Amino acid sequence: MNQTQNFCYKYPHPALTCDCVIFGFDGLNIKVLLIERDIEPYAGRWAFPGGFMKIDETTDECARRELKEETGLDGIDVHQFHTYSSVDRDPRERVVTVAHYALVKIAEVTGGDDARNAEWFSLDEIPSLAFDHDKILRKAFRTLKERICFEPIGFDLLPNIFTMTELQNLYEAILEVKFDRRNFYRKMMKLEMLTEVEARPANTPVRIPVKYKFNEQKYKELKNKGFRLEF
Amino acid sequence: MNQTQNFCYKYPHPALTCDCVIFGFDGLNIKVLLIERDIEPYAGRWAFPGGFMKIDETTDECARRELKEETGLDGIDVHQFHTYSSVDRDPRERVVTVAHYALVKIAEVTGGDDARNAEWFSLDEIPSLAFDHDKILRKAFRTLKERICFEPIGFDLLPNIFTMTELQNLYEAILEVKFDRRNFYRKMMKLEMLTEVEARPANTPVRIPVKYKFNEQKYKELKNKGFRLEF
DNA sequence: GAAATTTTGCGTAAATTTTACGCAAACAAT
DNA sequence: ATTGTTTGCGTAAAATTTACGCAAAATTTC
Repeated sequence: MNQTQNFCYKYPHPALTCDCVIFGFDGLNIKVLLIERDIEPYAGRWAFPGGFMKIDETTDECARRELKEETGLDGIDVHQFHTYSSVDRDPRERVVTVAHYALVKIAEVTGGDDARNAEWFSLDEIPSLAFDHDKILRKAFRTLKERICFEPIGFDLLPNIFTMTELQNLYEAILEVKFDRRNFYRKMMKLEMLTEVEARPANTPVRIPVKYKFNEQKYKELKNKGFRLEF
Repeated sequence: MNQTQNFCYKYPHPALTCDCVIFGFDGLNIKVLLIERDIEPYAGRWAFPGGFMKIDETTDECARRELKEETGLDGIDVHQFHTYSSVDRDPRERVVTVAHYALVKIAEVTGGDDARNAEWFSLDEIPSLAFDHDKILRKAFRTLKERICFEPIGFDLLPNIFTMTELQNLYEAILEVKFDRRNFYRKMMKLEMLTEVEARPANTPVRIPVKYKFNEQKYKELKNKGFRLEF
């Protein structure tokens, strides 16, 4: 059973892994991308994409590599949010994991390219997860909630072009509250981070909503003076 | 040179360390507790207390243990804020470090109990630090800034009993802004997290300020409905 | 020791922001 | 045709924030 173990140290070292909590938005609910494990431990259980860090890569690089290998998602920005180190969190050996979250435009994900069985789950229908991934998911979502008022991260979850109602649905899904439509509109526009696209001709029907896109240029200006969204 | 290396793995494992950014407050400025390294690498340079994680402890436990061993500070709450994993951040071997911050009442610290040379530095007179500790310090302070509006962490930096002016000085030091004294007072009192102590007799001189203490009971009630300090 | 300065507590008017709605146009469903 | 829904525009009232004034009394300065 003991195969070649060529990497030796004077003191014991833990193994280091990275995990990715991938959030998406289907227009109404926040979704999480999970992978069905095909090997022990926890074979058959759902878990986050992730895996062991190579010795010549950073944790961010590891997270992105594993994400690509296991889901096909390439070039995704990952955001580290917590490191988990309970001594018994992995039955095989001592494993410390650096947890990341990332936001993807769900429509652009070509569902489960790879061999692996990947699936989107709504937050209220998450199955029992492998390892301590339930705990990790709760903190990931809490982090998302906290950050959305300081960073316009929501735009990574929406299509490039969206309506105000879609944006509001997203904020309501993340913050788990309801807003007044008219007040939400005003609050968003005041930030000056949105640009109207294809400005509709003067007398377009009212029912066809104005479409917006995220104005990255303006956002960069705002970031310097520290923007903050109040709800 | 190659001593007994009894801990062998099939794949290379990084070493894992914990570091502690210890903040204090001297009534006017935020201070950081540093330790002068006496061994290579970076012998003679200042660094955070910290060290290698044992295989049967969590990162939090490691941080607290190292803090006690190197500074004598015992039973301090540490808060993990980021994990650093650049491949060349330690010249000896691949070392990943989990960085923590902690807040202490500076007056209660019996300066440098141990053999180690420990010293408090103001943020604007920090020497060049070992490893990537400059970068770690910047993020630690940024984290402190962000969290002080959501958690009453400031009280861990003050004596148990303090005046409103002392509290204001602390917030101004952390947030790097100035507040109007009267508005700050109102804002703080509205939170109902402060209790007047030794309520002064009716006609006490005006110049002897009212003393307050942090009301932990009230805070716990507030925390549930999600308190937030606006500045 | 007298005068000037600083610190604290209390108060308030004006400006700003938030909240909670109303209304009409136009499209969809029945 | 009628009913209900969605969107855009608007506004009055309530709440909050901001920017100060003032007096008492302790400390500092001369």
